[in-house]
Amino acid sequence: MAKTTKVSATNESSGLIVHISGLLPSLSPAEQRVARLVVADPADAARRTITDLATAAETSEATVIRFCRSVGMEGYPQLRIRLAAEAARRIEPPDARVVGGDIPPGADLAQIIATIAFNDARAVEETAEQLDPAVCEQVVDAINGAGRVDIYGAAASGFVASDFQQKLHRIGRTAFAWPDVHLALTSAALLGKGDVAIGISHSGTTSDVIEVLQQARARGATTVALTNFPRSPITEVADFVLTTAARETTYRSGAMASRLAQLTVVDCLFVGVAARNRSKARRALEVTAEAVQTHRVGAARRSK
Amino acid sequence: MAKTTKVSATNESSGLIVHISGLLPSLSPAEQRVARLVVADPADAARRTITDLATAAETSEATVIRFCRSVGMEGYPQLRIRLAAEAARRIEPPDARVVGGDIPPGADLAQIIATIAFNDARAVEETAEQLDPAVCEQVVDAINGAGRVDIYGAAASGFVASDFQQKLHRIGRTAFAWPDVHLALTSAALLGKGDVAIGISHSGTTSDVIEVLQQARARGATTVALTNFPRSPITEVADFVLTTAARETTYRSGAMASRLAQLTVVDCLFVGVAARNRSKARRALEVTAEAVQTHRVGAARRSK
DNA sequence: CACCTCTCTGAAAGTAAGTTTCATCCGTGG
DNA sequence: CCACGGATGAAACTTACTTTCAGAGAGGTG
Repeated sequence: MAKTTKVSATNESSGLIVHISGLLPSLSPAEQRVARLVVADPADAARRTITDLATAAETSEATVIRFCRSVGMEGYPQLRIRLAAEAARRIEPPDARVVGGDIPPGADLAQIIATIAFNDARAVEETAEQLDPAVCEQVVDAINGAGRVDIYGAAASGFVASDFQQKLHRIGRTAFAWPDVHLALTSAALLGKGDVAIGISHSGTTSDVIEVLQQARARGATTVALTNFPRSPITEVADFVLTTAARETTYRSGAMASRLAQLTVVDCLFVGVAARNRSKARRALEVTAEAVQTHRVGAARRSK
Repeated sequence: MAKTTKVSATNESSGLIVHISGLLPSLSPAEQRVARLVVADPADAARRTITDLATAAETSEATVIRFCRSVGMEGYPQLRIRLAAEAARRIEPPDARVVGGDIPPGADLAQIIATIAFNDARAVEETAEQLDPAVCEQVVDAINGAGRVDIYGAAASGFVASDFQQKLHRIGRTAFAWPDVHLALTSAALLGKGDVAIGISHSGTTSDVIEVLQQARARGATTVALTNFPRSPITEVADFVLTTAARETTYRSGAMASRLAQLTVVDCLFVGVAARNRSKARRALEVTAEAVQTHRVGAARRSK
């Protein structure tokens, strides 16, 4: 064979800029001028049109095309998007934030937002990682087979409890959320075998919730604890323990990240239950969605 | 002053894909087809030519251009390189999961957990990315200087409203959450200049919330909307618009990820307000923490 | 119910960007 | 001095992108 195919050793899928600087000496003078511009500021090059870049390199469009081919690209548009992609990757992910750390006194809102979001997202991810699907499965089964589901939580965890209650209700399950200890105790006393009681407490030390869960257990109900601390008192009165993984910042009394982690767990259980009776759940959701339809106004505005 | 400057929280400089999903409902049908393709696989879209993309979306090139303009780009090439850049920055979504997609019928719990956590975490992160600190700042200032803060939300958003109310209350701010329309309207009627009304609605179309916000505005209160859709009706009655960035999965009626995103925004505002009066807020938190201390049992068990 | 208006839409015309072709230039070696 | 061959840009050409315009259809109005 007379033809010689040139094969580049550089992996095409990444490091285009490195590749180009490697090839630089082997390029013709005019192409080198183009290459230098590209290497110097890939993001800027990506923004330019071919004519623009050619002018900047004091050469013609034809040379730019030749340059594209020389570095293994099909054409200029291809080069452009590769450059844009590489330039974007180059920018480093947001600076190191202290995980679970405090928010510094002088922090501006942008920092606050970044810190909170970072910790919130981490809490959600880490919670999911350490959640045991087998335990979830058992909890889902228990809820699925339950005649009634009671959910207890105080303060912030109370909202999570209500959220879960409302979700289960929407797919046609009998569920109650009791933010009040006395009502909760009364309700727990009426639970029996096959029923499920879920206690939510970030610290795992909220005596009201523990007490109620204990009561429910005594009546034969299956008890589930949702807490951030796997060895906290609440776990002693629970058949199943689900843990969140939130590392709180200073204003932790509000237990900000833990709420999100709790909600994530709630969502998982909810979808788990719904998935057990897919069609029935879907129908129930549609019906409830329709029910509020008249309380919605027209769709979003179109742009003018 | 008759002039009301509306400030939206969508930050143009990053998170284009998030931005697009937020605008999705406000786009025309043909543009929506394009948007969906783009959101589903930005990297792939970046590789396509305009004709190609138009064909794939079963529309004309003209519509694609209109779509580019609708989302704030100058033209198609600009969109292309932005998409390429974003796709590159984005960490590979763990392949098995469709971002914002449905949960497959046969999914086991482990998959469900992974999918939910992934989408939840993404919603939080993307929400933070596109939140405009300047708008947050103004909202924080408004809350900080308010005589009273009213927070409105229905159903799931109602829990978020209550959560926010409770948080503000804990740092000594007068805040109310009204899940009931009539009580809410009554309360809104009593608001005045300097007061703040916050309406929370994922879809931005909940007529109850809109109505109440409008009432509050008519009374001279500063109005704030928290929604996922920057062009939804609720934004028309709000002085400040804060947007979340959740792409919901099928069981979206529950608006799972959006709740978390809303809570993240709430947390940011809360910490922002608390930071304004750091020592006072800290003292208030300590006092309230002490108040529930007797309702806590001993610390976590040591390892056995 | 006819009429109007307004938005959405794609066809087609128009413009700009990218690509190919080709003649020229210039250095090199016979 | 004359081939020869690579490098280069002008110009022709093709493809991609953008604008314009008229028709379709939804929704409102007298």
